[in-house]
Amino acid sequence: MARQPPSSTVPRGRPRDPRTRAAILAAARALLERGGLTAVTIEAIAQKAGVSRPTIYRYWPNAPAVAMAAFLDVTGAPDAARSTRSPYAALRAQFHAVADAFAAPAGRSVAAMVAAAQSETELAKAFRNEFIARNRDATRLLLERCIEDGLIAPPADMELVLDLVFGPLFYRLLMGHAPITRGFVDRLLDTVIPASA
Amino acid sequence: MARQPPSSTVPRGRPRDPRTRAAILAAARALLERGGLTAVTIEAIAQKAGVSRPTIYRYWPNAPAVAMAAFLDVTGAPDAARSTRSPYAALRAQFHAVADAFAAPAGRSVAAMVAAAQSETELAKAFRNEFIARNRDATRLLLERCIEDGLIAPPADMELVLDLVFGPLFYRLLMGHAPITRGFVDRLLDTVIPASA
Amino acid sequence: MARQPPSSTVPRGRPRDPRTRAAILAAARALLERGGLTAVTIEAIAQKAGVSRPTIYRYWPNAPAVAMAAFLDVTGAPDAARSTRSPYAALRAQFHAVADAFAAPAGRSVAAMVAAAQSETELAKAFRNEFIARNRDATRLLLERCIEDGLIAPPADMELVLDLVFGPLFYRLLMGHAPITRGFVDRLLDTVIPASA
Amino acid sequence: MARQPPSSTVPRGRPRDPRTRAAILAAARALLERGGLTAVTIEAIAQKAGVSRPTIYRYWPNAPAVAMAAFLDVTGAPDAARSTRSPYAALRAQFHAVADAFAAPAGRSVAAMVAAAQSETELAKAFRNEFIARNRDATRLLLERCIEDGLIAPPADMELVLDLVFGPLFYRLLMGHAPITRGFVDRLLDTVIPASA
DNA sequence: CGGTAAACGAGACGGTACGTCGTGTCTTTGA
DNA sequence: TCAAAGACACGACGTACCGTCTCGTTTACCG
Repeated sequence: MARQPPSSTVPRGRPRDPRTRAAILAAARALLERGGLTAVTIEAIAQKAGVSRPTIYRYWPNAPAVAMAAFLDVTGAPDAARSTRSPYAALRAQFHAVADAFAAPAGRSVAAMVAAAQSETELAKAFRNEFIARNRDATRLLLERCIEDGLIAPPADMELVLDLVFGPLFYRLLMGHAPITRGFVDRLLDTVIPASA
Repeated sequence: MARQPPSSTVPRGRPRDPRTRAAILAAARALLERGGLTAVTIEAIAQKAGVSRPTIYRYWPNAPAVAMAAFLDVTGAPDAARSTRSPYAALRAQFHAVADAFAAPAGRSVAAMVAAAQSETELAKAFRNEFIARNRDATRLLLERCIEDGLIAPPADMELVLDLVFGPLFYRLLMGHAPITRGFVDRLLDTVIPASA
Repeated sequence: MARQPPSSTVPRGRPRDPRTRAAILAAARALLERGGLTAVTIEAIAQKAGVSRPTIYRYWPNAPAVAMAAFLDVTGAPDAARSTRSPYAALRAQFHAVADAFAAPAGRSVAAMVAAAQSETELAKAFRNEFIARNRDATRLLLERCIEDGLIAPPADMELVLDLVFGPLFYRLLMGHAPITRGFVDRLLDTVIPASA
Repeated sequence: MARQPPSSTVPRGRPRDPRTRAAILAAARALLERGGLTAVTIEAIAQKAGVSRPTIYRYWPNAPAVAMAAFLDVTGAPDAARSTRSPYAALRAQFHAVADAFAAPAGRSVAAMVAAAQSETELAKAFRNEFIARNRDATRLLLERCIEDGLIAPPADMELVLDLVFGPLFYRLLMGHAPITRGFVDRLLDTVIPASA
């Protein structure tokens, strides 16, 4: 089991400056937020971060990949367990937070990353695993606690429930046919996950 | 002697050759289906359609706009009223068709257009009005007939119901975390719009 | 002597509006003076003259041709015979006029036409016959009168003399290494065509 | 710690491949000789030189500038001092060479550059300093030697003499109203700079 | 006086070239 | 070995004119 570090683990030559990576991500994030995906060009990132283009390529293969990294860097998973509250209240709070984020200019970035994930499989996988899966996991956890506590009736198909609560949110975010308000989230949850009794 | 300022309805100059427009859209559609949005370049369209680049710009302002036009050109609204069936059966049939379309390579185009609609307001509006709205309208119509016939219980919020059935479909299409099968559509409809009694 | 007009000489159809030709030439001339030869585009002429592009092509084959026509339209031959003066004084006056013209912004047009005449034989011929030849003819005439009156010694090679007076003028106009002043003209004439006795 | 602002003499980054520049100039020269100025397009140069268009723009701002550079690259100044001969013979030889050059297809290029120099000040300056001035300088030098050796009478205005010998040459080159032969050059020199005694 | 023919404006269309931007790779020097 | 700077080929961009064409409309003449 002892992993044999042949020679590759031994850092040779000039070590990478951690500030370089951070500067690139910060620049990419800024460009992503105003300007959307098309504004995230290697050129612009290099300029803004004070870094040469080849350096960026040493870290990521192309511009969307940097954008995705920048996006995932900030967007942490929701911290599911705010212990004091009831799981049902925590669930509501979590979705209120999502609604707020989607309504804010940051929601623009989410949409951009959805778009980016269409073209390249690698990005799609990253987005799915790092962003989508995390959100679903956090919600699934809370739902299971609700069920344990008898706050909601156990659903026939848990994954379908997750699709039913997240689907409409992304649908509105991406189509923009209607706003994403807390009221909307409330009606959505009341319909899909009604409190039992 | 009074020169009549031509009231804009009078076509002046050489009329446009309808084949030109058709050729451009056909080329764009083909490129969109394999290759996705990034493959739809003015250059490639011009080549494929046997048309000069400036001609394309005479019709549309940029590549995504052509792609959107090509997409909307084929994608007609679902023909809601297959008279013989019950509205509820028609509803199911309609969503089965959507599921089939989304699962087919054409679904790729839908995702691409969602992505395209993120960057430009004009495209977003077109996509919303021509594609999203049409689909919702068709479904809304069928739902109202079902209610009239007492096949389903009248929902508190019709728009929310529409979000609940379309949202998960687009969610799966865009995230790709799970396939869009007829079985999925059935479970979805059974949950959101259960047949009354 | 009675020319038989078969049918081609008889003007059929709507006669050309003389204002059209004039408007085109005026526009071309204006564009030529500021902006030089590159500014004389069919597009710009059409715009400025309020005329359609095909109309211009009905009169001339291409833009430089219009420019040349516009140039030659204004630039009449010098009126050699100002009867009252002595031929020698007339000669001087004529070259002073040329110097003035070359020094003025109109000189810019002359240079432009020299440039234009390089590319196309047709233009070169027109320029040579309409502009160069006329100027040489007028000067040759005056020189011959001077010789008749015994004001100057008869030169061995008249054409060389013409090259010697016109050459340096065009040389300075085109190279711009020195200004074209009346003083320069005077020194030039004094050297090449000194008054006899 | 004080970052030294690189004093421009230190070459940073990848150095330019000298073959690139050479290839561009060679291509431009070839295009210039047959086809004239209008044939010297960036597109054509890139094609012929096996170089990308942006690369050309990295060296020169536009097509005429490349043409001028190509022209000046070959056209070295005449080597005035062929020591063995008398300065007067050298003078004659020099102008015979010019006549030959002007009469050859290369003369076409000279005319083209005169034309090109009309539109842009930068080009005019380059042409004047690199080509016109060099030729005048070489001739002026020989003339001064002739005067020193008492071969010709000292002229009142040296610059005028230079205009008188070069002017007619360019005049004939550009107007094409008469050929540029050695005989013409001889008559020209005999008239303007007669051997004294 | 009505038909015919050309003039003319407007604009479509295939081209060619423009000058620019971004990409991804490579080659230097310097840390 | 990393990092910077910049060279370079490539591909696409959106624009400007070109020269030709197809229309509809207008204006003369001629039978």
